[in-house]
Amino acid sequence: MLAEMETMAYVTEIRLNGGRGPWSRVAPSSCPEVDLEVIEEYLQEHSLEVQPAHTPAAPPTTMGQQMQAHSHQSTRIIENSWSGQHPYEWHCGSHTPNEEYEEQALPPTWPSPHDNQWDHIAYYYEAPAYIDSDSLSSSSQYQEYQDPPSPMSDRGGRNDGDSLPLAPLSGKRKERLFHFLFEMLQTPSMRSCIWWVQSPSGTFQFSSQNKECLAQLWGRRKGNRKTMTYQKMARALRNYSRTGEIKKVKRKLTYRFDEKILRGLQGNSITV
DNA sequence: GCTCGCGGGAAGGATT
DNA sequence: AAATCCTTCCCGCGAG
Repeated sequence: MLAEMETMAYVTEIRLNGGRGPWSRVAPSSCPEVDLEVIEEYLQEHSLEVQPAHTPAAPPTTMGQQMQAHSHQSTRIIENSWSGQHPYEWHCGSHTPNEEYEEQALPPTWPSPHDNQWDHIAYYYEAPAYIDSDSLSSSSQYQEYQDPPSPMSDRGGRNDGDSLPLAPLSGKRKERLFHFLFEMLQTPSMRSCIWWVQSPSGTFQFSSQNKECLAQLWGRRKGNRKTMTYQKMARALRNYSRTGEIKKVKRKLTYRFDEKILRGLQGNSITV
C-alpha cells in the first residue's frame, strides 16, 4: 500500500515538474548492436513529439525507419510515466522477438494465482508477437503476448475506483528500477529487450540477447559512473524479492511485478 | 571444463 | 545522522 502510494506520488510529481533523470553522456556504448547515443539523442529530440502509441504487426525496422513512419501513422500520446517524456520509438538491437513471430492467438494459459483478480480489467490480446529465441527453445509451455494496445487507455484498467489518494508532493523522488522497467515494457520498440509474458499478472521477461542494452540504458538514466550490466541490474532485482516489489519466477530471465505495485504503475500509465 | 543465469553477502555511494 | 535504494564486487551453485 505504501509503495503504491509512493509510486503514484512519484508519477504525479514527475509530471508536474517535467523532470527527467540524468542522461549522462559518458562512455560510448559497449552494446554491439545498439547505438545508445543515437537513442538518447532521439529521446531528447522527440520528448514532446506526438507518437504512435501502438505499432501493430509492424515488421522489425531500423530506428530511422520508425522515425520516418511516425509522421504517417495515426497519432496518440502515451506519456512517459516516469521521466515525464512522451513516448518514443526506438529499437534496441537488431534481434527482436518479432523475428520469431508466430501466429497463435491463444488465450492466456499461464497458471497464475492472481488471474481472477484481473477479471475486471479490460485487456486486449492480439496475436502474440514477440518470442525470444531462448524462450522458444527452453519453455514452450509459455505463451508470449504482445502487450495490449494501451490497456489503460479509453476504458481499460484505470482503477479509477481503486485509485488511492496521492501522497503529498513534497520532496523529490528518485526514479526506481521498477518504474523504469515498467516504462520500458510500455514502450513498443523496446520489445526487443523486454516484453510482457503475461501482462495481467505482471510477468515480464528480458531478452537474452538484448538485456545488456536495457541495463545500459538504466545505468545511463541513473547517471552511473560505470556501465550498468544485466548482472548488476539483476542484483537490484533480487533485492526486490526481499521487499516484494518484483519477484523472480522460475523461467529464465523472467520476473513478476507485485500485484499492488503493478496496479499502481498501471493506474498511472496514462494514455491520451 | 565452460558459459549462462541465478542467489546472496558485503561494502559503499547517492539521495532523501 | 539515519534510512533507503541501489551499485559494485564477489563467490558459489546448478543446468546445459
